[in-house]
Amino acid sequence: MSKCEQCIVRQFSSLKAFNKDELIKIANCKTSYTIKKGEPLFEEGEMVNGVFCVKDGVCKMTKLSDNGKDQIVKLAKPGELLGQRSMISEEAANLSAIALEDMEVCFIPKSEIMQFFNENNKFSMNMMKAICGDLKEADDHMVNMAQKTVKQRLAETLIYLENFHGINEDKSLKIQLSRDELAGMIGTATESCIRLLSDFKKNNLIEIQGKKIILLDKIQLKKIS
Amino acid sequence: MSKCEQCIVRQFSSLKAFNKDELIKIANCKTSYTIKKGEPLFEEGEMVNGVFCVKDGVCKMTKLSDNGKDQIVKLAKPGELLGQRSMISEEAANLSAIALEDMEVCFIPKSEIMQFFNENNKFSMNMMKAICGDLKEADDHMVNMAQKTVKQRLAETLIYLENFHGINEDKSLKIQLSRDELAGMIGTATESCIRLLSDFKKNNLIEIQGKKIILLDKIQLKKIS
DNA sequence: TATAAAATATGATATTTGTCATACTTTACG
DNA sequence: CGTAAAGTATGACAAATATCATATTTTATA
Repeated sequence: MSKCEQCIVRQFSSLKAFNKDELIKIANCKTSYTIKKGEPLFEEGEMVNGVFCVKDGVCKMTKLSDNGKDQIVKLAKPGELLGQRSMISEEAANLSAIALEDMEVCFIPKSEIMQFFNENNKFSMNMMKAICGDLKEADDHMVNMAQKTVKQRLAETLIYLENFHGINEDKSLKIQLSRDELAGMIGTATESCIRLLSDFKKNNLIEIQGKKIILLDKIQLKKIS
Repeated sequence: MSKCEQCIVRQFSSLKAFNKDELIKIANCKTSYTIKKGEPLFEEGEMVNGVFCVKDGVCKMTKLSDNGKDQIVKLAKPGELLGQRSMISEEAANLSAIALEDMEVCFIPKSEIMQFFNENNKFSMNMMKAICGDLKEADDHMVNMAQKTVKQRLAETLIYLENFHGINEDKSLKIQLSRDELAGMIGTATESCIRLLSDFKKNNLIEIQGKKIILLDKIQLKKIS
């Protein structure tokens, strides 16, 4: 069992509110998992009963829409806590969390979290702020989905992927999504997504090598979005 | 200054956690407002520094999209608290709140709320749950916007308006939105909204008399959505 | 009440997007 | 290594939606 105290990603989540003693307490009740690419941490409809702390790897948070397509609602990266909302609402998960890469995560049971809610005000405030941040993003995202064209959404998503998830040495986006997943992120048909990518490529806005995507003209992409 | 103790709508919000003494304390620091139809409680970008408690009347929470159209993100009715998110995030409001009818609201300053966060655990938990509920709704809404057609969204919205905001004696929707507002709710052009309403009317799914809308065939509408 | 302004309605048309078919390319794996 | 399966790409077409023009109705208000 590894020590939470030495875990760097804790600094990026609500858990940064904890002192040495509290961290030891958490380390003693948490369980660590390795999740292989493509596997779920949890799925829509499941009771989670705790929160997952992402230590390494990125996952997609998806929801199956009525028409049978998976919509990617959000991407979660190291440092984020998952399952907070359903834990607090005492409901089944509203979203599925599926690993996009091999992941390392820790699970902290609900009982533990709830206890800290009462004892550590900074912690509960942190978690509230995190959820409020998610809410703001969700509202903004909703407006974009409702008001922007598919082309605008694709441009915006590409910029988001570069800004929030970074690039490799060759400047390609670190996060590699299949065309299908990218389509699920912007909310369109896979073919439309592919067509628009080809379009962007033709106009020298991006470069494509298989799954690798390099943004060549962020200014123009920004303008489109 | 009216007593919060005697205010019925408090039962429907996080404020239900308060006892007599706490309610008196709030009553002493709150300010009451009357907001005329069409006027804002607050607008996107403003610092709110407290929460509004809706005592009477309904308002729309909107966000101006990049293309210049107002998207209605949510409707708020009596019993709801507004401005919680920006207060907790310590940010400017992300949405505007505009009265759809004459409203009565009370404003409780941030300092007061924050104090209760520390003192009354049930209250802070209630507020957390409320925000979590908003987050779930926002995620679901987002998926609908991304995946459903305008027709599906209109059908769904009409049913939502009947189920969550009720009908008059003549069975018409209590909430009367202009075509423009309805379009802003489902995320489409006003003309498209009008056309689809005419369509629904032709197929005897709804009846229209000016701004009044009566749902005639909820089963079919549900099927469409 | 008269008049202008705003809201609603509808047609014509252009644009966007989805669907289906099909071909090509990459990947997984026996 | 070869083969099937999955993923990517593109054309052809249909459907959905936006836009622009214009007419009609309702509302506000002088």
